[in-house]
Amino acid sequence: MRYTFPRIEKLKSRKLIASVFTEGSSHAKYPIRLVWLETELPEAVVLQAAFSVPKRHFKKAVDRNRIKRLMREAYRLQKPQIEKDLKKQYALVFIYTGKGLPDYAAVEKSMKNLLYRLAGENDD
RNA sequence: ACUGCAGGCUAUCUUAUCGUUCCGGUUCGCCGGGAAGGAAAGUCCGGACACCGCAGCGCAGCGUAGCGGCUAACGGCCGUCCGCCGAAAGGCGAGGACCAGUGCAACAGAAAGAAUGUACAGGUAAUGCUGUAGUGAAAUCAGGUAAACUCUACGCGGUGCAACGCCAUGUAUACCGGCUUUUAAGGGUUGCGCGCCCGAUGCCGGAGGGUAGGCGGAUAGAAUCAGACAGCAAUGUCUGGUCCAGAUAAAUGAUAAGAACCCUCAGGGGGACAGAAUCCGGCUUAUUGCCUGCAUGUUAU
Repeated sequence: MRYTFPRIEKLKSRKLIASVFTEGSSHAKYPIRLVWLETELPEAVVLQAAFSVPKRHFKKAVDRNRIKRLMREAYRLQKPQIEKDLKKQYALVFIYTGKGLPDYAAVEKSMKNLLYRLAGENDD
């Protein structure tokens, strides 16, 4: 099993991100909130994901980068576990809602929870 | 050694596993190589580059300010004079002009240039008319003040890479170009004036706005390292070497182990400030560890 996260699996379309927020469903597992939408993606992949850290809570770009990288890493390692069970295409947006800098273990735990809940709801 | 002053360097390293992005190769399995900073920050100055109704003239406005130099340019840097602060090393300075005009001036003083006058002496037809004293930094041919107006010299068009060019999709006439017609209300421009430009309708041609979709711009340069020469220096010239991020919602990472360093209550703990966004030159602010030189006093020898 390959643990990759190439460019085509990144959610980049502004239109899609906007529609995920307006039409999507959401799950929260502190300190991360997942907003997702079943939709058509511009690439032939199962999932496209984006990661966001609000500027309001983290003024320094270094901190925002760090949190995004942790979330991306956790997503990369967990994603193959659920990808094979999904038949349709989904757009995901992960938002960090915590106030302080997390460690990797906390992010991984939260990510795992969110991904399995997503898979459970969409298991055909 | 302590204290102070000035300048400079530095910003942990290695390995393993799993990843991201760019370049080159490829038997399309992969392989090799590059990948944040000294401030990438604040966006405070100065350029390069790009476009805009050529941006022209006058007034106004803004910026700079000893003198000389460096530079693509600067409000930066170097040298130097003067003033102030400091015991010194050294630091700081909106340091051009009040023999152009206008204004302002605490206390003292009759009076600080349009308003008058004390004492003594001299003088006159008469009068502060004259001298001295007195106040003050300055008192009737005055002087001070320009982080007061002002004057002088020099500089300044605007907007910023979400600039700008190309391609795709696609809705509909609000856009552009040319010609025609009318010379005209109105509009545009750097605040104002001049000037300049746009400006009815119809026809022809192109496509405009929006979707921040894709590609270019976009990373080899006022680059960097070494040496020589010129110069007190900033800096410049020449020769040789090097190639050193180019992402686009945004890569440069995650985890683990070890080494060195610092602190230690001997269990262990710690690693600052901070993340490229068109690119350069500065300034300012944040911050780790260290080195060198200098100054004066104290202590030790």
